[in-house]
Amino acid sequence: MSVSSQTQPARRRRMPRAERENQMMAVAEEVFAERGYVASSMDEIAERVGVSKPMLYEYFGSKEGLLVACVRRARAELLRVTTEAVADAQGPEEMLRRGLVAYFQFIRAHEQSWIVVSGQAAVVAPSAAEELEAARRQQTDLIVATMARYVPQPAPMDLVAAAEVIVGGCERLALYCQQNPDTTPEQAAELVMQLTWFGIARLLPDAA
Amino acid sequence: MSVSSQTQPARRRRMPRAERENQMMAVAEEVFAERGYVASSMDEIAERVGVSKPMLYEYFGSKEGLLVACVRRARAELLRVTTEAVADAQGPEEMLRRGLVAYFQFIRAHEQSWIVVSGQAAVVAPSAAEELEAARRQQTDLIVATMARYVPQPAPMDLVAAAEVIVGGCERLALYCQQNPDTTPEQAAELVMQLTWFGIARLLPDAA
DNA sequence: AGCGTAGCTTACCATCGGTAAGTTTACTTG
DNA sequence: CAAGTAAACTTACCGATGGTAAGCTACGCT
Repeated sequence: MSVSSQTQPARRRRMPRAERENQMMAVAEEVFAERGYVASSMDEIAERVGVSKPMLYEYFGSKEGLLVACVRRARAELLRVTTEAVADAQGPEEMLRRGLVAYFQFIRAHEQSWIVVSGQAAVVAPSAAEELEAARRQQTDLIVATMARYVPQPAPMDLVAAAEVIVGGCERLALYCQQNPDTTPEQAAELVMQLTWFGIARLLPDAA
Repeated sequence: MSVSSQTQPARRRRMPRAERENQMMAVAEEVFAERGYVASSMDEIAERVGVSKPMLYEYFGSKEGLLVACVRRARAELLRVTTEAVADAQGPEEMLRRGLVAYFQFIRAHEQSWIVVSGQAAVVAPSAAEELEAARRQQTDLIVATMARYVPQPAPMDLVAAAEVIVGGCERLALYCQQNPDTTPEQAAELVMQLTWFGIARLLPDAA
């Protein structure tokens, strides 16, 4: 339980920094998800990693820094999968739908870590909350940028606001779906489409 | 700076419990909003209230308990204003619109406390997060209950999910509006209506 | 007047975030 | 293959903070 991902056959202590950092983030996500950010202690995380506390501080600077690193890593991954999803689709409707599916799939795949960690992140005053904010902004930006091709420049303010609503709505819906685990990412995406697509389409000169 | 709201003319020390509790919650909201939950110390809150720390523990049990109490109080108020708003309106469309306006007005009126406190609340493991969850559920329930009058019983699952999306979307949009403070609650509500009303109307047999 | 209890305080503990200073292991390089 | 060196790692500690035990004090009541 404590020694999680040993890359080498026998017990190997020393690890290169990058590898150790990844292991630390994995363990941290686990502990944060279990206990919540406040109740998690750096001592416990260190112990589970199988290393002493100052190593965590060497690599992440602070407890908050560790949380921020976790969120940032997940955020990069989220941006990657959603961007890829909208890339190979033609027409705004299909783009939005695919992006939504990718989003809900991502959440589903990381639910033990992402939702909890992201929820927790709202706590720590500046940096972690900022990081989460950045995650949401990156999603709204993606939506706006995607739609921008089909909309008169500059994008109307309403489109930006609509993107905000969609991102927030998805975040909430994902949480809801967690309690009804038999709903598929496709169903969730379809539901958001049914609810909002007409409202969005009226912002575009003509839908494809 | 330390002695904030003295209810009686001269310096009065002793206060009845209910009054003291309210004062404590007010101060706590202030401090949480300023420093963030983690960085706020019970010592500082106690000092600002002008009372000693064990009083806080006497009345709220723990730091988390204090936060929960703050959220719960705001939550009750939010339920009150939104319920009242939808009460005197006829037809589902007007109900939803009025409810939305009331919501955005509430957020606007409490932005220094509610958004911050609610954001912070996600941190503490069980109870505070639960409380926030309850706040959202109470809003979705209100929407569903309001719409239920116009919809075949039992309310379709889609309606519940749609309510989730709306609540989440509003939460996010409120945050966005905070950065563009010239947007009115009415505008925000209208935007949500424009985006989602058509999608909702199709769930109702026929709109009024 | 006096007495019970709600309101309140002082003084303390344990835990946890964070750090200084030193030790060990692995990799390079002559 | 020694030997140097830098990165990986540890022990031992500090101060602040959440939380508590035990006792004091003023208000209301008979």
